[in-house]
Amino acid sequence: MISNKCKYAIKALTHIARYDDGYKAVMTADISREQDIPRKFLEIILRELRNNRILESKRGKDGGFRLLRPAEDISLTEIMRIIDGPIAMLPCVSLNYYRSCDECDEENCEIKSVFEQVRDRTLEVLNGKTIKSLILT
Amino acid sequence: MISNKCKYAIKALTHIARYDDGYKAVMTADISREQDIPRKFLEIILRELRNNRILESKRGKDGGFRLLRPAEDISLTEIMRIIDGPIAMLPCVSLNYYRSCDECDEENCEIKSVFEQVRDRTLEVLNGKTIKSLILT
DNA sequence: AATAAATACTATCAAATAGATAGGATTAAT
DNA sequence: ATTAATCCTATCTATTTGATAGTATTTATT
Repeated sequence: MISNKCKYAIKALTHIARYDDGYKAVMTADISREQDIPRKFLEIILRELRNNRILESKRGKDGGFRLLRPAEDISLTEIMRIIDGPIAMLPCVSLNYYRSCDECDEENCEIKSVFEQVRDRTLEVLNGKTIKSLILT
Repeated sequence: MISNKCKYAIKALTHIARYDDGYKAVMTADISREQDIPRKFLEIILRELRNNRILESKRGKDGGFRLLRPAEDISLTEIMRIIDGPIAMLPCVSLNYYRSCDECDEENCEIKSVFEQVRDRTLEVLNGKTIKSLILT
């Protein structure tokens, strides 16, 4: 399962991508109201996306958030990794968050290859999806 | 990510499948030692698998656990659902643990179809895997 | 009948994570 | 100055994860 936080992040980004006219920034309060996401929680999420160079923010009156890159250059996997961490089902098959398993001999692990296959099939779907492709659906 | 508990469950089952000679039951202590799984935690897992009709147990001296069905009839998805619950990444696309999302209009959800695809690709891999197929790898 | 050795059961616990909320500091447009 | 936005720090509660302890019960063997 992805976390609520991650789902909120994706929905916030699609909202921003849709409403960003290249001029006015999109405000937290608007996203919160229209996507039904708790406001203070959303603030944290948007700041985290800004810290990871997905968004840029403008403070003060008429402030808000804008995509730092075109929506077609922001992949779902990137967002999911920022918010939730690894996508793989086992730490030892994660491409971006690899950790070895304490108790198993990785060379002879029986379950590793299964979860490598799951990872590859999952990424085949997710790698192709961007914020842009989501809002066209 | 699957939980450690689930990884332990799968490893315990492959261990039992390999050592079960149809006569003597396999003891918790042996599995614990050879698979390096904390013993008391393993007890809980094995009991849970027994309660879900994956294993049968024998108490007392010379007791232990045996597969209740042939290893080729126990799928990975069944074990994962028993121990960790849903396999899908969103509650609203789960086949066995469906729950609607509070905050979204499911008809018009932008992200649902992506995670349906992920679910389908994942199940394509996992549905084919059984305890039997794991120990032959 | 006693003993040894196994699972069954109940209770508990510590750490991490999820999912937020509160309140004030800072910034910027008017 | 005022208003309205993000930024930041701290805090909180509930749940889940990953276990451990101790006792009860069952069964094979002697």
